[in-house]
Amino acid sequence: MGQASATIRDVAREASVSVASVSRALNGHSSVHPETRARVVAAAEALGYVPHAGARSLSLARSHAIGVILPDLHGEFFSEIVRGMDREVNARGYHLLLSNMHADASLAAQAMRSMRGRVDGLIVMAPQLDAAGLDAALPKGVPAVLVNSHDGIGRASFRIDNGAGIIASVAHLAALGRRRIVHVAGPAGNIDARERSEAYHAAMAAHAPGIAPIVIEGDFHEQSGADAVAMLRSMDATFDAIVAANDMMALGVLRGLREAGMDVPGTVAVTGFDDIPLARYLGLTTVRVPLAEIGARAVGRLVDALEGGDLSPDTLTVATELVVRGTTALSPGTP
Amino acid sequence: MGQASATIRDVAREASVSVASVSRALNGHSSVHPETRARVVAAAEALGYVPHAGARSLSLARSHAIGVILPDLHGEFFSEIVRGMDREVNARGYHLLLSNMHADASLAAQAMRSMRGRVDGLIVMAPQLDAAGLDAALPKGVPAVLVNSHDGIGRASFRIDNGAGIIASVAHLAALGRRRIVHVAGPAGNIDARERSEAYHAAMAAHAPGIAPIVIEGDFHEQSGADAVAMLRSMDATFDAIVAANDMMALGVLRGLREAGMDVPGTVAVTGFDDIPLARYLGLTTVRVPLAEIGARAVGRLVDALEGGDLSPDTLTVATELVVRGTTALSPGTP
DNA sequence: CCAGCCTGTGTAACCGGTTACAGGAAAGCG
DNA sequence: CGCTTTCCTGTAACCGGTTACACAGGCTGG
Repeated sequence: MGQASATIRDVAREASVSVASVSRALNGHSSVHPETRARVVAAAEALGYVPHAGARSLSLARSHAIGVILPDLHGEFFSEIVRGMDREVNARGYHLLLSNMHADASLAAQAMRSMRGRVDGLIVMAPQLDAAGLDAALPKGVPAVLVNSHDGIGRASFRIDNGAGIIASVAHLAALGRRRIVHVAGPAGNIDARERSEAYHAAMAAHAPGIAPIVIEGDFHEQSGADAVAMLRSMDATFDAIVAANDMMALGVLRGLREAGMDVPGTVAVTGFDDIPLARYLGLTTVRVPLAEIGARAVGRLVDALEGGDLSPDTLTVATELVVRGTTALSPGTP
Repeated sequence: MGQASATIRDVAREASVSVASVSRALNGHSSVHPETRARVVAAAEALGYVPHAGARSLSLARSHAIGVILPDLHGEFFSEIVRGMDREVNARGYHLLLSNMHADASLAAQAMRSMRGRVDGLIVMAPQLDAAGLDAALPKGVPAVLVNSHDGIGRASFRIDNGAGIIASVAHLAALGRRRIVHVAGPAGNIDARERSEAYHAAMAAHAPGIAPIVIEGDFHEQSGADAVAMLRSMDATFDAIVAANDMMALGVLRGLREAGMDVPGTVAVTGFDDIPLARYLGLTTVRVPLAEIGARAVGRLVDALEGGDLSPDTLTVATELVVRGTTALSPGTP
């Protein structure tokens, strides 16, 4: 029925004790007479009493919830990270409050503010915000762990080793004899995109000296990968490899190449970044990022800080690993 | 620094008014003198005041959060549903509190109880719980919408039209001339799995009379699809089509067939269920379920109930659609 | 026999908001 | 000018828990 749930006072009345005793009994305090505890437990059981988490957290100043701010739930990149968080949060007895924040910086600030008093800490993924915007948006009192965001603002954070991943990709392609390597970059302003792009230039200088780097800007979504191929063809560019800044765009690139009748990896080799689950199925050579693990570690670090120690403002860099699959196979046609 | 956030009383002091006026001014009540409102807003701004959502929801008895209970965040099935929810929840000004509940029924009840006082309503996906277990686990006072769960316990719910989907798949295969159709089922106890399995039997009776149906039980994960193929081979079964109860298992089936050197769709045609994003990339014929839309509609219905009307205990059935792709192509080799 | 301690319990303040109700000041009206 | 009405504001109770502090009663020890 629509009857209101029992409160602690109802239980107290039913058990003929004070609310203090009910609270102590149910929270396992030691200074409660066994007989009293039994009466309280029986009364709570009889009334189907469940403590009101909101009231509890107001009084304790702990909600046992952590907020997750992320730009997009689309695609496997963030899903995987959230999955890792969920796993860890479950193990630690916390809850996850999701909030996805669309690109705009003031909306981002808005999203974070709306979490005050709802969560004990924040995990923020905001690759599209610059350092100043991020700093302004973060509420002052709340512990936060940044993931994939501009750091250097004195906050705990995790960063992917973007440079090493791209450099490994380019080196791998160079080892296969490819030199005319194109980069399909992520959106300007995105920190990961920028680092990957810079690494591409550095790697080209090292492995393909004398060859002009070509960068086409995409937006991390699949379609922009296909668009990039179309653009390359309309430019009459010659290329024998494409390094995409993430897997989704690499998939678009593959589609674009297939539609253009260009053989992969025979004519053009392709690499991605992230190693989302899809990549394995499609045989895409890519840079593995332990996404779920990053999520779990971010939660772990935050919860540790909430429970005991303090949050050191270090940036932890997460190693990546090149995973070679069919799209850069040595002999063409080997999928 | 670590200084505590400003409370409404701090703002009141700063603006030299009472807390009541601060509350009224900030919440857009009309009966506040413009001059007072300005002073309050200025003070709030100066102190960086952000209302404490927990306190607010305690007093209003509304948290503007809705809890989502789901069995697993792994795979694209639930990710897609959550994505749809997130979209809708954002539009409606609510938050999403995730909680994934592992198979056990008492843990499920535990998970739901822990949400009392934290959320205004619940969306529950519990295909593995039977009606009694579900009814016992659901807290009494909280409005809830069931998705993909046993219904018939007088709760608002959404169900996928499993029967129609499987029947369409079998009919499609029969139209291609396949008769020896095997079903790789989901885990026993799962309501979707059972309905799909029953529909398979009915469809076989209709489209392949005289042919003994073969069912291999899987667990909805990829590996069990591959295992099913191995089992079929060890049984020396003859078959020319496999209807998997979901896409992940269909992917496993494809892998198993490839490893066994059996041509798809030449020798064996394969269908899945759900149309997760992966299916499109791999050319898997499958039954499309509008996952994101289901999530969004579940949220919509719940929020409508929370804000105004009541929650009618109807079960809404969501239509599916057969999507034909390469794994059941007419001529073999056409991917 | 009484001071002092220990155990178990109750009273009431508090967490940070919202809001019913009361009341003061200014304005309208006869 | 006195009275009602209107507008604005403040006081305090409340949401449902937790817990500092007070205290009653039974023991122990001198």
